[in-house]
Amino acid sequence: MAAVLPLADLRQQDRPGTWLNTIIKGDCVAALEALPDHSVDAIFADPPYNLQLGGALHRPDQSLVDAVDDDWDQFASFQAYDAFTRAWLLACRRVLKPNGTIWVIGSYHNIFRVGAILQDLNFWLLNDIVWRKTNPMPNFKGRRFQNAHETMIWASRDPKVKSYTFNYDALKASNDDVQMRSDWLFPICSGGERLKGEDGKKVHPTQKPEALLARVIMASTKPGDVILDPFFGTGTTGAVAKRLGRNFVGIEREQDYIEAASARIASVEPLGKAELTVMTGKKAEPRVAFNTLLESGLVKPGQVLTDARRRWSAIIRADGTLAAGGEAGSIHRLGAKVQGLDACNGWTFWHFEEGSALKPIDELRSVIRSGLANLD
Amino acid sequence: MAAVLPLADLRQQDRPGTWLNTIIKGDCVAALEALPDHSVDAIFADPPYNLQLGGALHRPDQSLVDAVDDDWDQFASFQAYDAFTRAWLLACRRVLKPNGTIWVIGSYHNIFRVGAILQDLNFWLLNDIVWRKTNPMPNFKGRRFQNAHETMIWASRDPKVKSYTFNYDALKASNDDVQMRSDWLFPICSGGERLKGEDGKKVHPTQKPEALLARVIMASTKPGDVILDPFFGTGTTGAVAKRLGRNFVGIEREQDYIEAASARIASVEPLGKAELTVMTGKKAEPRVAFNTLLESGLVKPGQVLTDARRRWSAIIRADGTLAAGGEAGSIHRLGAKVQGLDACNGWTFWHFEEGSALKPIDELRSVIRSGLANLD
DNA sequence: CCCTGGTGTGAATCAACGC
DNA sequence: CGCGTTGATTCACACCAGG
Repeated sequence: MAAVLPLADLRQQDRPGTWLNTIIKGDCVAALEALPDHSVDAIFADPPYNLQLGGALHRPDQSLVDAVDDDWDQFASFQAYDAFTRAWLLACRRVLKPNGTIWVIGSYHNIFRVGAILQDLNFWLLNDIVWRKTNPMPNFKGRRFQNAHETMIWASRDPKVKSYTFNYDALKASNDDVQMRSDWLFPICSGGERLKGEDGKKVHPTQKPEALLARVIMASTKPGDVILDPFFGTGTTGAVAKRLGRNFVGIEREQDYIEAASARIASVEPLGKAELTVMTGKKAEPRVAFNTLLESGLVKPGQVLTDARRRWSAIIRADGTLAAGGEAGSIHRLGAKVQGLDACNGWTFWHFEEGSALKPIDELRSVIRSGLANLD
Repeated sequence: MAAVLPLADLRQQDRPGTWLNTIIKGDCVAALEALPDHSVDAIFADPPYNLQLGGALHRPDQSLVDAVDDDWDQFASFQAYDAFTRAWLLACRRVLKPNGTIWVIGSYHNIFRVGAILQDLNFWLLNDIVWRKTNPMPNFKGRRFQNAHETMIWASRDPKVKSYTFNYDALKASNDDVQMRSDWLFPICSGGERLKGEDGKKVHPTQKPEALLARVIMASTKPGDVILDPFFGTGTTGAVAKRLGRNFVGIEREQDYIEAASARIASVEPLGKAELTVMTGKKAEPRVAFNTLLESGLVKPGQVLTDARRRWSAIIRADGTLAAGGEAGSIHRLGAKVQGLDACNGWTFWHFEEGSALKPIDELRSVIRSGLANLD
């Protein structure tokens, strides 16, 4: 069984870190407030959706909001939902690392309020993602379109911090080499994946499919990261996180859900390290300066470089710059200058001659990176 | 030319009804306030999105992206945008008939604020509709998911009034006899439909496709109804309304847009009564990417794939890439790499073991497709 | 006539590092 | 923190020129 941590125990901070891979039992906001600053890499939140059914709704002070149905109270209930949303999002913000991101899923009943509040709290929206359901519930009365999707918002904690995790190259490679779009297609959670009680009834009304969580986690976290789910339910986030070699923290109030989640996560077998390696692109590779090519003898002062069609040529100088037609500069600056552009990637623009073929000097960098060149 | 009605003329209410099928020139809220109570059946609104763009964006080939940086899309703050949104929505509310509905289209930049304000003003959300673009602009820097959709909210004026128009049966009949879903697939507006000036440049930066408006209008209005568009632009709403035998009212401030819209609408030929029964859209075979197999459990991380003769093998990783001999990549890239080729169709090259037989992974795609046959 | 290859472009909140 | 430098990065169509 995955460990369950009563909130009272968490508050005794004599054993920091013991909350990793546990389910904290208690109120969402109170539990969040007991966690340290900047302690999680990502958050996935599946907050309560439905205002009309008068499900238990708590104010930030944890008092219960009365269920209501007349006009005035309808307004009041939006207000209450907003206050509740602001409270848990604010608490999430503190717990999130500066370069962390948050996912929130919802339907048209609540997602617009969530999105606006995220913006108000200075989260920076990165995408809205549409989960298209292959098998949504039909609209029985024929008075609306079939509600066939839910919406997720992906946001970074801080507009200025650009270093959030996004495994772009892996997503693209897994998607037939085209970049991943904002509309995703998955079946709803059913069949063997759907947790059922002894009575055969579903344990949780809105259990999310593991495939959805898998894509979320693979896209926006790295192995070893910590993922927090403040509305843990039956622990889909925890189960997928464990399987994918991530750490989780869950917060949940209901004992039934905690027990189901705990048993479920315990039975998950994590994947091995090799299977979990995330594919990265050029950006992740160590930088190799043009000077290094020169110093290792892969190119030589006086050597001539050209573009792929031999329209322009330039000579390599001993200081690691290029010169052409009275102009000089870095491989990038000179490449831009000869073409009359603002910018240019000199590594792919400039070519050297090998036999009768022209090859981009970028290929010489891989020689350096592979360690075959003679460097001190 | 469709008639243009200066706002000052509209205010002289000696000739009621003369605003039907005209473009009112003037400020959106002021013009709305000059229209009578309960005078339109439906509203389609494409308000400014408040994009908040940073600096210039270049494509990988260094060409500049023609961004939406028009004055009308600039707002000082979320607060200013909210005030603007509240003002025009409130004005719309008065003009709408009690059983009327409103459509608002937007992106993640603004749609959450619009949705929350609609709820605050006591509109009743009926659906959120996702317009999936077949040909969206890519994400050039690889820092987010490709933003491949926009969102429309469909709401009724009054929660208690259930008699709004929804042509459920016509939609279903036009959709291969299954009910219309909340996710719609259309190309962006381009080619001959896109209005161009004498300079060959697009007249309006955000012209919407007629197919989108056609489905909106066919779904939620009846022939002879009045449809208002408070941000008329180049008049897509008016053109489609006229073609479909509905009346329109447009509100627009910019003279250039008014002139283009006016000429455009004048050239529209209304359909006869018989043709006003709905048109059907095409269904494409869904593309199934490798990660779909993984996410659906048809293949698993750690599983080994080989070519048909077992000369090469590779291991499936959790991120949807293959790895072999220190190399990794998509099924296509790695297939090419192990064979020393430039390209390879990974779907037919890589095989999995079933019993003692090897089968191409392409066969697994048909399993997926058979469950998705009714999808766009 | 068709086919191919090159070019242009669309509501975009689109980088990271070192000094 | 600001600023300059390095150098990574795109998908589906429409249209046109040329064979």
